[in-house]
Amino acid sequence: MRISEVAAKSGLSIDTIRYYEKSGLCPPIARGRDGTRQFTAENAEWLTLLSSLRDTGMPTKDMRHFAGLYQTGDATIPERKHLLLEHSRRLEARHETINRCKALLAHKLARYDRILGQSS
Amino acid sequence: MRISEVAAKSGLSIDTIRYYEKSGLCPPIARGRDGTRQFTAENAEWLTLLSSLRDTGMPTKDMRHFAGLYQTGDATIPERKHLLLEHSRRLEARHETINRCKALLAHKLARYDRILGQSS
DNA sequence: ATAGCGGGCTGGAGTAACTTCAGGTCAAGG
DNA sequence: CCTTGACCTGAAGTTACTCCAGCCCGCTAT
Repeated sequence: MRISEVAAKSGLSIDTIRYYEKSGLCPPIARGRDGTRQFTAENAEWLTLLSSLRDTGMPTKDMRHFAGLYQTGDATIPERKHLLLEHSRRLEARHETINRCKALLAHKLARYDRILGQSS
Repeated sequence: MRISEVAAKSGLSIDTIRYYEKSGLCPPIARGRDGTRQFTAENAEWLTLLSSLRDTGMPTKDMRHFAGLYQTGDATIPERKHLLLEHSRRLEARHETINRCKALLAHKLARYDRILGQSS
């Protein structure tokens, strides 16, 4: 698969994918004889997961750690599982944060409406 | 109110508060004769709102714009209302992103469990 | 066959939003 | 009087990208 296809699939930008490879967040990608990256389906799936983790706020050092475990092999699955469970908990926290913000916005918007109502 | 109190209240770090003042994200804070910042209750409330908006992913240029409107006065309330409504929609999108990620994590975790179950 | 595309490559500079640091002021306590 | 703690400033450092200049390669229209 070409880099542009993986970008479309994963939601990461082409530059970000190259950056991720350079900084060890994904395994080194095989190259064609012209130097272009040839992504396997597994590569693409991995980057899609990273994209999702990033978008939901996983710190990159965790991502880096996770990537290291992934490249080490199946023996690290218990630890990877632990990391993903931890992230699930972070998702709950984010969910809470969003709800609190929603409530705050509702409060502010109500106040704005009161002010606008008064002046008209 | 002292900066440390506002930091505790708002959830922003002391450094971030100073940075926000310097870059115009909050109105200039009054100073005591020793040069320390003396926050009003309104200042503190504003920073708390900014903290919440930041934590839920409002781009800082929007925050800057919003801050400009705030400092201009009540005439800008309709536009501020519009910005907050827009942010509400972004919150929904984030909510979706989190849910998609949850589903993905559940999928990965199930796969890990299958692998671990097999090998035991 | 050659000129112009489109897509990919690299190394390096630029950016956003903080964060950390060095060095200094001031008020209060022992 | 000296230290401690909270605060100040300007500047440098960090993270995670993002953009850019300059180059290669294969394709296709002339």
